[in-house]
Amino acid sequence: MDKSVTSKNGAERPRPRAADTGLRVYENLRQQAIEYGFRPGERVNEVRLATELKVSRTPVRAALNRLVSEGLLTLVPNKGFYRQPIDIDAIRSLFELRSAIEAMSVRLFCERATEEEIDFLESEWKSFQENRPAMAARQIVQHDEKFHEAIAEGSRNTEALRLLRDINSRIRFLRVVAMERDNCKTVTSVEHGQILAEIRARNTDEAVALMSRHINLMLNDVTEIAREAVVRIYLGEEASV
Amino acid sequence: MDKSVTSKNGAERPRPRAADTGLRVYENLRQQAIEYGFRPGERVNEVRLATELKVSRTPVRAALNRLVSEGLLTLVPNKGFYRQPIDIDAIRSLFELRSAIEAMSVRLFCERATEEEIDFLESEWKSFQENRPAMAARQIVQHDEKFHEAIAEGSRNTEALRLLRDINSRIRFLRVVAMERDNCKTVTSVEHGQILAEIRARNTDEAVALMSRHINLMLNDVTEIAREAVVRIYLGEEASV
DNA sequence: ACACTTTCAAGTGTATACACTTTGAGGTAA
DNA sequence: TTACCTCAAAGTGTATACACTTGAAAGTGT
Repeated sequence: MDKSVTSKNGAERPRPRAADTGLRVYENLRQQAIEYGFRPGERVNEVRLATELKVSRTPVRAALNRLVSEGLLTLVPNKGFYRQPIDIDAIRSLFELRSAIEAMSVRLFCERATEEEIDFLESEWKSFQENRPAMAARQIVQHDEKFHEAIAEGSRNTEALRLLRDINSRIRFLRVVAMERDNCKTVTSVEHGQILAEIRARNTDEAVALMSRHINLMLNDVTEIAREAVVRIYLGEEASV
Repeated sequence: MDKSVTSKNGAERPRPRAADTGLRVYENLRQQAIEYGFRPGERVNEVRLATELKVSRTPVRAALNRLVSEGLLTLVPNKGFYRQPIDIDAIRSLFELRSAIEAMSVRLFCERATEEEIDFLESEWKSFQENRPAMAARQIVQHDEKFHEAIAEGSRNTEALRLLRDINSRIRFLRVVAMERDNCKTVTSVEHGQILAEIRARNTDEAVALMSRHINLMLNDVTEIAREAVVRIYLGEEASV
């Protein structure tokens, strides 16, 4: 049975046998990529990551390969994996895309959602509304994403939900920065309330219009936000060193 | 099984050499996945693929990992990679999603495209129009995708283009089946012509409306098409054996 | 016949070995 | 100096070794 202890000289320790290594590594690296633990344009060092996570390069490379197809990294042959740089054009594209998807989602939500789902959305919004003053930008964004994802879920379009989550993780950092800048903190939940009211009344067109405007607001100063995000990324690194 | 190579002087060298195997394997497997070389729900056998492609399991697994994040495969721990089954709900979702994205694309195209890009679109359409009678369903779909991707490209939204390509590869098989069914062959290019006319006149709203209708047409009988696709997949396998 | 082990081949998941590529430092010559 | 060469360290890409898991067939007892 126990054939692992075939040490010839001295007591050799049997392997720890991690069970869910792959998933753990993937989620860890994904989080690091999203939060710009890898700086934009930077090459990610496989061996360093492997030693940090106490695994071999194999599961690390598996995760990195998946992150390539998720748009977070790129792979340059014989050079390695690179964190996707902050590209204003790509960011603008993502916001436009999100606008189109969420417009569709809220339209389908109006058509397909049950009253219970609307009730749930409203209760979530109320608790958001109450706790908002005490929340950090990071948490507000998190709640904001929840709200929008709940709509996507109620739209009965699984692919839209999947895509929305992917997009959100790619622009999350920027949105936190934007949220910290100015009065977005109050605006967000107010607008959610307005959208909710239109949904409640099943006024599809009005809900769609509000949603589009809600998202397009940020499109205007994407450039400035991106610039501030870059500062934040490198400043954060400086500060922690 | 050739793990060594005889050099000029007759001595055996341990390794042949490295090439661009990674990309080759990835594209090969991606194509197989798209065309249902792996049958829906089937587990893909890594060792079989590796021997077929005359490589080790390493680049095979790298490619399969990427295909997971592209939505073509799923990974079940300790079991392996499985081709995503044909799920009516997912397919309907993809068509809805495509409708939303392309509506956005054509709107932005109307606003942003140069006259030259419209000229190009028109010339492409004309050649499509002329050759259509002699074309197989497969080729028609290919041209159809080109037309839509050209619009996405002219919309200056790189992420929409990327996403559209991903979606297209996931529903291509179904669209070929649908194209073979009935008179879609003529309808497609006619509708493209109408859309083109509105684009030429920069009638944004009309172009968007036509595009939405153009895509939503197929939503009606997705279920029937999917059923026929399944038959085709398994019949094709029988025939080739 | 049936339920329950045992066994083992097939296959996945991770670690490791090793060749190839890139890169940068140091040395040499014009 | 500057351009060029050399070479060694660092790091990627692939192959392979091997432990673990799964699944199913063969065996065992009732």
